[in-house]
Amino acid sequence: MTGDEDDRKGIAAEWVDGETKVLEAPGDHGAELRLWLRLLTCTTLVETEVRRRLREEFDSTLPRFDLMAQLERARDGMVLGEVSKRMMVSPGNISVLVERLAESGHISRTTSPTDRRVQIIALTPFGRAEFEKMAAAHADWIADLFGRLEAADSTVLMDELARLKGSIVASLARGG
Amino acid sequence: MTGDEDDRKGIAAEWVDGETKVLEAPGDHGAELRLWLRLLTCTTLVETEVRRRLREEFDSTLPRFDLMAQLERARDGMVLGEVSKRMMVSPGNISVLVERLAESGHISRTTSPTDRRVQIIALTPFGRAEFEKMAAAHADWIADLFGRLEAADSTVLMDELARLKGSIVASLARGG
DNA sequence: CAAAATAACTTTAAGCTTGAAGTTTTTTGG
DNA sequence: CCAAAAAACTTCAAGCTTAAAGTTATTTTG
Repeated sequence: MTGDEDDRKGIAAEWVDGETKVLEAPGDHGAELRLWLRLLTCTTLVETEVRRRLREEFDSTLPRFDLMAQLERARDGMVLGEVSKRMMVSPGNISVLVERLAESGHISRTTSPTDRRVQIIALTPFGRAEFEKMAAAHADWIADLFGRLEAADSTVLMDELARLKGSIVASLARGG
Repeated sequence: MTGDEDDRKGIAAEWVDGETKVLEAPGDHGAELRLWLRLLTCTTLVETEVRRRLREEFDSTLPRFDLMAQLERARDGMVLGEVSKRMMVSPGNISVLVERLAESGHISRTTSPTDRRVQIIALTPFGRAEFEKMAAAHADWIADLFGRLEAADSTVLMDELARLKGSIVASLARGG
């Protein structure tokens, strides 16, 4: 390992520069591909580490943590569909996660009295306590991983990522 | 939707600022958490779109595309373990993907004549043709999604992400 | 009001992913 | 050379994820 290549997730570093450029794609998309690659590499490195620590230190998973994080703010609970939208995952997925988290006692689940189709889920006191431990550790992990970045770089990154998000969202809105 | 919140994957936007700050975490890690959130949002938006299009337009998946991309450069094929390392996924995972891609005729698989433990995999002509179609489309999708970003922003992002990667790798090296 | 449409899940089939355990083959040490 | 260790997968159990189909409840329409 040279330790410096963004060589993963489909687009090998050489590939974007290489002679294998495909006929139907006349434009030079190398810059965008390299940027995407680098973004993906950073995210994957962090995400893999977070998953590993959640498993090793809390015997938990990222989806469970994410779901509990959504509920953390909502003292009165949240409707399942709302959780699904906020987490940007399918309702069926939430259904399964909720089932397991209810089984382990981390969350409670009630049918809405006004609309019997609606499920309201909320953290139990136990679930809240567990989440708070995980959240504190999680914040430390992230601070550690990002800690060698100067404050100025961090600010610039926030700004540039906001612009990137703007580009992505605009493209999705137009193309979708 | 206000269309501007990074409200997903565990750390709701308000949470990082909120009064629920946990006792054991005295440091203010809000900036790092927000940055991580924003990074994750951008990556997820792009990745979800790429997966969707691979499925709809090519009846394929991102892992398959990624594996074929690794093989694309290697005319003489690659050892399974090498593919596993480059893709940063477990050997067991590659084993399954290879099984399916071989079944569908996209790749070939041979036992090394010098070491019978070693499996050598390579794109078939059919697999190569399919990959080239997908790769061209993929490059267009990314160019589209990133296309509203000014060249200057793109340059800055590349640079800042390199620094971020440096921070992450350093932290992993120290902590791991 | 009854039929049709809509909503909010739940279930299912299929695929991805991992860590751990198991198998076969090669290399090492004595 | 032979037993032990290491390598390179493969298999397995468990969990995540989605699209599509199915269920039940509510709202709209004619």
